Amino acid sequence: MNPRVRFAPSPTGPLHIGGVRTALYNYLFAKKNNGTFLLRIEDTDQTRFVEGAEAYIIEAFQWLGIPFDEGVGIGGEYGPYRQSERKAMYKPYAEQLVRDGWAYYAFDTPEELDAKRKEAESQKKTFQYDAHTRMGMVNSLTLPAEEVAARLASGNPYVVRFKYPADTDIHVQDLIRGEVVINSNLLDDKVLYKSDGMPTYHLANIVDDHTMKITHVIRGEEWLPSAPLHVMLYKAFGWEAPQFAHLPLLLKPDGNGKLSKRDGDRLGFPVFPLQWKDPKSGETSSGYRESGYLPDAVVNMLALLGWNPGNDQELMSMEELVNYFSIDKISKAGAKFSLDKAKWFNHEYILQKSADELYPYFEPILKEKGVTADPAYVKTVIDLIKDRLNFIPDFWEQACYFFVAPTEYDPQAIKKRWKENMPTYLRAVLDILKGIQPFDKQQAHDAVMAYIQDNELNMGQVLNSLRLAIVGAARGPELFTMIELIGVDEVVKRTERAIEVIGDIHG
RNA sequence: GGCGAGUUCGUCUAGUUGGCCCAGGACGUCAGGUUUUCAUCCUGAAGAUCAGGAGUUCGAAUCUCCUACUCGCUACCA
Repeated sequence: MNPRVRFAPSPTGPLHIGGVRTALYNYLFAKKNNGTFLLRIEDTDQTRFVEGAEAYIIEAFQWLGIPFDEGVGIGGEYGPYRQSERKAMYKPYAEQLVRDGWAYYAFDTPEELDAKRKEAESQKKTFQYDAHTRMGMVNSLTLPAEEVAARLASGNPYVVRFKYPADTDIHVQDLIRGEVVINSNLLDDKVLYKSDGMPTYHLANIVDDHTMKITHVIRGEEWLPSAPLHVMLYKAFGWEAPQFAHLPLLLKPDGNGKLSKRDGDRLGFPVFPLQWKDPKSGETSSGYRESGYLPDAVVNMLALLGWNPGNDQELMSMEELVNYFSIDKISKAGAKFSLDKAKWFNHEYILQKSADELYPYFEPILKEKGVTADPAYVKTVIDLIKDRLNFIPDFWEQACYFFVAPTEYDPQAIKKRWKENMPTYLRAVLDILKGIQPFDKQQAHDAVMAYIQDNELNMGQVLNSLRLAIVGAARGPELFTMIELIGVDEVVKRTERAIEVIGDIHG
């Protein structure tokens, strides 16, 4: 049977990068095994719903190039894929569990439970709604049947809680961690069905995974503690459980905690794929896309945070990732996000791309700077400077002088290169350049070198001063290639201006 | 507090059936080289007594036990 996997986020805000990795692993697993990858939106908590979050999630995966086969926004034969739209189907399942003795109605109010917890806390104990305490609570186990029926009929708010069998070892088989065993006595009777008529994650998750024929549940490690509940639920329903794989967490670069939104802001890298503006607070969080990361670089980097292909290869296309992917190469320990490594990945991907592929990324930058330039010219520039870019926005800093004349000159470079009589020498060089009609790079190079040699000048100083005049700093590609691209007329203008600004230095 | 999971260079990791590992690769760092400059690129170096301890064994990063630390969960949130 071909596997069916899902990514099931809650639309409570922007998609965290850890969630992106979870989705990616699901996707890779599905593609590798000719399976199906679907998107389910788990919006059972109405109080945490955030406007725009679902659209954000879909857009993020579009940008990343991780397509779903089924689900919200696509459709499919197991829909609807939004839990809020499946609301009606959960209640019968909850009632079935009650009928079968796997669950019970509980009428305790949140306030009462809160009081219990506080009371226990004051005695340095913890209150848990479980096999030891449930007979002392207000529920269908302790109330007479008629009263339960009456309460239900009168609309008395209730929840449905799972009733763990006493003292039973529950075995969870995990594809990454092996067998995890826990005794039911330690577990609390989780709420499956809330008083607002919505299922909790646990119920909805199991019902949906089953009805959507999910074969493998690949999710974050934070779900491991509730996995025993889930296997018990499958057992209670008499359903075959899917295979579980609990992924290691993505950690913050410093310290050990889970990577959070604040860490990104604090350490200067995005935690979200796309920029996100919180509709309530108006607060904006940066995204990989807006920070100038390439989507395939992000995917590649994320894939390697907690998994490896079993060889030394690190740069992999999506196709290669799919090809190499295997759950048993996923590591157990959490991985710290590294900005340096992310930077390197992005750099490598920029290098890999052709000027044609890169052009659409840079075109908006030029537009923003008010530059109009021939695309062919821009692409030539891209080829010339792309090996010095880490992120898309670096483009302007590294290539601006191909489009606009410098207005300032790096003082350090002036000090080092711009020596006595430089205006005279530069004007002589300009004359040589002007004399070559039509301009020829090699010819210009040879002629200028000859001039320098004949007059016993310092090559580094003359050439770098010319570079300084053209670029405004001591950097950039090969000098004569730049002159050819920018044009002799412009070079003359820039050099005259540099001479005017910097002047002659004596002594 | 309870329960669970994890622990190899600063970071990501290789190491899955104990010997070829006094632990390999990558990022980062440092030093050279290439370059008229910067970047790229190339070469090299430093960097983990495999969390600690005890045991099993001729032999352990790899098996067992104990300890420590870190993280996760402990809601009518997912």
